[in-house]
This record gives sequence, structure tokens and C-alpha cells, in this order.
Amino acid sequence: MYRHLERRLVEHLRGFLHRTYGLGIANIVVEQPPRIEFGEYALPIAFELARKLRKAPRKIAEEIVAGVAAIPGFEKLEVAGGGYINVRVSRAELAKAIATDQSPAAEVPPGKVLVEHSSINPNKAAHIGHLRNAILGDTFVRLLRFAGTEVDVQNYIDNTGVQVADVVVGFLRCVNYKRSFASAEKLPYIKSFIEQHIAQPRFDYYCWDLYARVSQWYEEDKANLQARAATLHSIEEGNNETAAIADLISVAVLNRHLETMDRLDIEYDFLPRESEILHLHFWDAAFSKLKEAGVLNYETEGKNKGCWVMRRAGTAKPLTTGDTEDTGSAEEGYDDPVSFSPERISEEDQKVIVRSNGTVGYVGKDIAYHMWKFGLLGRDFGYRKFYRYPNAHDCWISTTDGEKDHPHFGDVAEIYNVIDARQSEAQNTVIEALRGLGHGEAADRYTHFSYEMVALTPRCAAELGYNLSEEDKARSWIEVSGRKGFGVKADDLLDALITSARKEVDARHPELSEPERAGIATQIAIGALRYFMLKFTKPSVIAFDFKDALSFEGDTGPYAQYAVVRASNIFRKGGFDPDAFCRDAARQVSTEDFAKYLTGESGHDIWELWLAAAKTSYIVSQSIATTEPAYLAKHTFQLAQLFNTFYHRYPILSEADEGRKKFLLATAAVVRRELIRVLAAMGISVPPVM
RNA sequence: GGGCCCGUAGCUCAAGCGGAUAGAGCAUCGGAUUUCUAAUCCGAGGGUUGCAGGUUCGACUCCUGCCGGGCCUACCA
Repeated sequence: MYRHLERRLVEHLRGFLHRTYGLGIANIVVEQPPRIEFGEYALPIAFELARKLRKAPRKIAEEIVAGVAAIPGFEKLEVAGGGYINVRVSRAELAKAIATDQSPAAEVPPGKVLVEHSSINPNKAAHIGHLRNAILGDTFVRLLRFAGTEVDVQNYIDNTGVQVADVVVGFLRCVNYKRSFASAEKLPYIKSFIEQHIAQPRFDYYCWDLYARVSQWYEEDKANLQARAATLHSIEEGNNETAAIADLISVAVLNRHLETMDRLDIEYDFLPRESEILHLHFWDAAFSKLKEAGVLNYETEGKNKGCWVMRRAGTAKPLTTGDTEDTGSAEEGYDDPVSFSPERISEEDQKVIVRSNGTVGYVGKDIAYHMWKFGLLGRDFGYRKFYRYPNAHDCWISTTDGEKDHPHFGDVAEIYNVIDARQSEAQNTVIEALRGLGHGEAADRYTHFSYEMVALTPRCAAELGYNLSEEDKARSWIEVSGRKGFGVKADDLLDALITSARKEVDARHPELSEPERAGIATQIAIGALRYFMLKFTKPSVIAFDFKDALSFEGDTGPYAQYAVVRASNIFRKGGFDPDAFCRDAARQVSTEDFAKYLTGESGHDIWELWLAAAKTSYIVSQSIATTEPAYLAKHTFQLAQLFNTFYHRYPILSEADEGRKKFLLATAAVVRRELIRVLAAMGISVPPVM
């Protein structure tokens, strides 16, 4: 509603400026006044026009205020300060619209959107860094769906890479089986050994430790790395015992990851695996197209002799020399394959795509995979059902020959890849490859949803038993390391949060049953965790600390959940159903009453709350446009904060004036509704009591 | 060396495209009529926004140069 009004205001203003001054202002800035008493919108337009019109800003503002005709839904425009125009909406009208939950349908861009997130190597337990990725990604998916977009969620599984190979090597070389084998019986024995471990809880934890051991073993003697190379080769080749063991491990760990993420209500639709990209020869299809388009250069000399290389993203010379005029599409020049003409790329700027031994590297596979995403490859995966969520939603996985009937994946209009900032160069290289292939429109709809890593504070690292150098102690954070087995596992963190929440719930609600208390503690834990991962903006490194993450007070998820519980309590004590009252709120309070109670000093307070409640779809669209879920978290906190102040200041059930009481109830009902909505968009549910 | 990112209160972070007095949480200190449960609320202290220039009506925000820190820069993924 807020967004709708803003748009209407801008349209009227644009029309006026055009008629009166003959000016076409493309981008009219709309802000918020510093205080609610000044109005709902502020326009600094007069400052901008001052030079063009050669008039004082204040004078222009006065002309605009005097000249703009009445706008439906708005009370008036006023000049403030040296030339600001403050705009007041009709509070009663807007309140009525909010109460009836009117929200003009936003236009949804056509086509399906693909969000890829998580993409955890299936060789060990997920850790807090993966949690940030998955929570950011899942929240973004929820935001898109909230806005009416059709979304597919994919989780890319690198099941044939070095990391899986390392754990295989671990089982082959680093586990003491306390017996000797005839060579024929070794692999079958190890296989059954692994199967036994998979049957036990948290197989991914076992792999976590084993991975650290194997990394240590490589350190001890570099010759041990040969075991990795041989294993990797067998896995890539497929159809052998080593590959079967790798598959066993990666599928088991993948299952664990899905379980872990399911604890946080994070679900996927499709799991494309690298093994199928290999075995279905996605790369072959991509390779010929890339060669044809001249995207790849074959090196005949230098250190990359015998390799097919690409220009590394971000190293392009300014092809558009002298082309400073903005023609509206700066990327045009790249669409022409000729711009990739085989002029020699300096060695430094070369990215090896195909090695001299003919094998393709990670970026090459990624290019093929992304051509598939946009429906540009001409090949498809096989599909079979892999994991069924408790809500009966099926998650599919890639196979070489799958089921006949399956959903249509890929071939989408737009993609978002939730991948940490360290991979931005690789991501940009894939984008440039698409451009080089002449798919500039796809490249433009390719978003690297980049975010910074989760590290540990030195204190937290010390708590985990990590030996800190003096230099480390002075750092603001310490990077986690899977190879050292150093980090906080996702399930451990969630367990710690549940335990901590459970203590509080037990103390507060001893009357509840065991399962009830467990359920509430879980909801609180998830709320705390998801909010914690969302409250930081993406470019900010999170220096993780148990003290902050386990906090349930202040700027946290439970704070917002608690605000909803308080709102619900009012209705429970008052004997109303909050949802029914909310649906009926517009009829309970007349427009006259809204006008009456939303004026005066207390009116300002309460109006601020209504206005904040009106902003949900505005904030959602901002978060999507900027790919920044932190705005949503910030807004949730502000709404909850305003509500808690309101709750404290205006007792509702004891209100003697029946009309005012209904108005206050309507306020609580509307805020409750919006808080539940924004929390749901973050994947956070609200416990019945807290 | 090159590319990307960061530097704001004691700590952790915000600040819509350049806008009005740079805001929160935590921590510290002091309070909240025995009320819709205090996982709450109110108040206080705390800032030369890393430094120096520039652009302009106006800069935490844009430009340049420094200082400090991080990440990327493998025929690894």
C-alpha cells in the first residue's frame, strides 16, 4: 500500500513538472521525513530543480505545493525548511486500506526464476558458513514467492570433486581397520564398513573428522597426494568400486545435509550433480559451441601450452575506447563473438578451461551447467525422486536415465546463484562466457548473489580449542577451515540453540507438555538462527560468537516472535480470535474513528506503527531489487520494536472507551498480521506461547 | 603486481539514488504505578564516520591519493 501511494505521488508530480516547467524528470527521489509529524513522504526535488530553473529551492517548492492538484489518498503537501516538500497521506483512508489488507497486485515479471543455493560439498557435515548461504538463499526464494514469482530451488552437488575424493582416500588409507586384507576383499569390506557407519546417526560428523585426518596425512608426506589423484581419476571415470564408494559417501552425506536444512525449513526442488554433467557429456556440447564462438583460445606456447583458455573476467581491455556516450546498452559490444578474436591474452589474464591433458576444469563444467540453466545447451538431465519432505514435497536428483514423468527444470528466464564472494571471479567468467556465446540477454539475467563468509571471533576459536598465535588473537576474525576440522557444525549450533531455548521455556512454562515445550524451543532456536544470519548485510563478514548467536534479546528473532505472542495474548485474554478480528478490523472501526484516534500526540505514535505495518510489500520489493534480505530483518525488528512500545504505552483490554478499544485492537491485529508475514518470509514461525 | 570488498560509539552492526539533528543492539549505570507474562519498556553516558584533498546548495554515501585489514589472482574445486 505504501509503495502504491508512493508511485501515485510520483506520477502526479511528474505530470505537474512536465506541464508547468516542461521538464521530464526520470527519477524523482522520494524520502521519509525525519519525524512522523512532518508527514509520510519527503521530496527534495526543489533542490535539484533550483539550478535548472534558476530559482530559489524554497520558491520552487512553494510553486509545486500550490500547483499540484489534490491527489487521491493524500491530505496535503507542505513546504519545509529550505525547500523540502513534505507530503501527508490521509491517515484514516490508508489505515482503512491496511485493515482490509488491500494490496494492489504488483506486476510480476514473466518467466520462472532459478535460485541456486547451499551447494555444499557432500563430503562432511555442513557448518555455519553453509548456514549463511542456505538461509540467505532460502529467504530470497521466499521473498520471490511472496512477490508472486515462480521459483525453482536448486542445490548443486559436486559429488565427483576433490573433496569427496579426499574422504574416499580417508576410508582407504587413514582408517585403522585392525585387520589385514587380501587385495580382493579390501574394497568390499570398506564398503560394508561405510554402510554400517551410514546407518548410524550423523555420518557427516564421522566424515568431518576423517577429512581433517586425511588432510593431515597429505601434509605429512606430499607423496600421499598421489592417492588423491588416482582416486579422483577413478571417480570421474565411473563404473568402478572406488566410484561406487564415492557415490555411497556423497549420497549419504547429501542426505544428512538435506536433513540438517530441513530442520530449518529449507527445501530444494532439484539436485543437479556433477556426475551427470560429466556422464551426460554436457561439456562436450558446451565445448563445441564455445570453440565455434571463439570464446576459447588454444594456447600453443607459454605456461598454458596445450590448454584451452579464456580471458579471465575483469581483465578485459576497454574495448569501448572513446565510447563514453551511453547508448542504453553498454554490453552490446560483447555480444559480438568477434570481440573475442584470437588476439593473445597475456598469461596472467588466462583462465584455463581445458587442461593440456584434455580434462575440463570446474569453470568449464559450470559454463555448461549455466547454459543448461538458460536452456541454451540442447541437453537435459535424467531425473528421479530422491528425498521426500514431511510435507510430501519431492526433491528430485539428476541421473543418467531417469523417470519418464518429471517436472521441467532449467530453461528459466532468470537465475540467482547464492555463492560466497570468493567465487566472484569464477562467476563472472561464466557470465562472460555466456556473453561471448552471444547470449547477452542471459548474461544480464545472471545474478551472482554474493555474500561474505562466516568466520569465528578469536574468543570463539579459543573456546573451540584452537591454538591461537598472538597475531591471531589480534585479528577481528579467524576463518574456519574444513581441512583442519576447525569450525562450528550446523547441527551442533542448532542443538545448542534448542538447548538454550529449552531452558527458558521450561522455566517459563512448566505447565506445558514435553512435546509442546520441545516444539516451542525449536521454533525459537530457528528464529534466532535465521534472524542472526539475516541481520548482517551481505558484504559484512560475520565474526561468529556463541554469545551473540545464542542471544534471544534485543535485535534478534525471538524478540520479533515475542512481539507476536504478546499481540496474540491480548486477543486470547480478551476472548477474541485475532485472525477473525483482523479480517473484520475495517468494519470494527469506522473511518471517522480512525481519523479521530490517529490525530494528536498519541495518534502520531500509533500512526507510526500503522505506517510501518503498511510497508511490507515495499520492503519485500526493495530486498529483491537489491538482493539484500537484511532490509527485511531490519524492518521486522523495527516493527516489533514499535509494537512493544505501543504495547507498553497503551493498555488495551482495560481501555474504557469502547470505540478506542476497538481501534487499539485493530492496531494490534494488523501489526500481528504483518509481523507474521515478514517473519514467514524469513522462514521464521511463531510459537503459541513464549 | 592486478581485481573485488571492508574501515562508523567500548563491542557487533544500520544509515533507501547524495538530503533535515549519523541510528540500533550488546555492554555499563539509573529507573518502570504488583497491568494484555519483564525474552519487555523508559532514561543516561558514549562519534573529528581511518587520513588528506576534490566535486556541490548539501558527502558516512560520489571522485582522486594515501593508511590499515580481508578475499581472489593454481593445468584445485
